[in-house]
Amino acid sequence: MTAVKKTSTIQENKQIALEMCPVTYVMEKIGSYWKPIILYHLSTSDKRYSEIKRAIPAITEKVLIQHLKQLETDGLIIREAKPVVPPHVTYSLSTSGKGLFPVIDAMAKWAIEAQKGIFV
Amino acid sequence: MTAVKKTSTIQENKQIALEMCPVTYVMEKIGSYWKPIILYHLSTSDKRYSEIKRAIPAITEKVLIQHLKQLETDGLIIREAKPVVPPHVTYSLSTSGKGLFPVIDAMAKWAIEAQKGIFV
DNA sequence: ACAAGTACTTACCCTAAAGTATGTATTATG
DNA sequence: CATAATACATACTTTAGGGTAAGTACTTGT
Repeated sequence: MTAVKKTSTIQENKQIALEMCPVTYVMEKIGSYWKPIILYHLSTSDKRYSEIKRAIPAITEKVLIQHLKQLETDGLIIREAKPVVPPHVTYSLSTSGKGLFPVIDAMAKWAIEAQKGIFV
Repeated sequence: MTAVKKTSTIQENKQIALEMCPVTYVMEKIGSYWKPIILYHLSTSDKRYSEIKRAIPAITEKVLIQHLKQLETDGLIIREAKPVVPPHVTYSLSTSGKGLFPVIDAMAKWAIEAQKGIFV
């Protein structure tokens, strides 16, 4: 284990937070604006790179691929590339990623209810 | 369907995304690293400002209060201040905030399972 | 008189994330 | 020979969020 630098108080505290609060762990994995949105689109069906792009017009290609790589690294999604030209790459949820179904579902339900004004 | 303008900006595209993807709506409300963590701590019990602070040592006061204000503005939490000295301020989930229980719960469950290595 | 306690506020700085724009590989097709 | 199609890569700039540190208000306790 690498020694923690004196100056990294916040990192130390984050470690403590991780042990104390499960949600912190989730945030380390999908705690960004785009990741849950990407996961949502993959939760409805496996998709090619270009399909995700079309599904989320507001995201730039740089950011999209960046997040896809991170999600893959974190074991939440699986990338499958067919060695053809033009390239054919499909992304899908891994077992772990599928474990997030309840989270995504709950989000979607809340959003629909909130937009209907149910909580007013 | 509205035609997409060539010049369409990211804000416009975000608007479209909002209509197409419920999760986008959720992200507009709680799409940051800290907000779900704050909501988690409020979901276990109403808390004073200082209690939240202690529960999340990694967050700075500036950022904490910033997010609390935003969450209040967005109608997810309720701030109640007793006019005493020293101040006594309590934060709690609103009806809308409580509607996020399933999301928070699902996150916590996933985190626990993921940390146990269930998804490997 | 001074510190302690609570819940902030404010000014300044810094970095990580995001945006812009352009380039790359490969091959079938006109 | 040029173009189209797909899935990226990369260099550069900008911005928003977050971090640091210090200050404020008001009263009780020593």
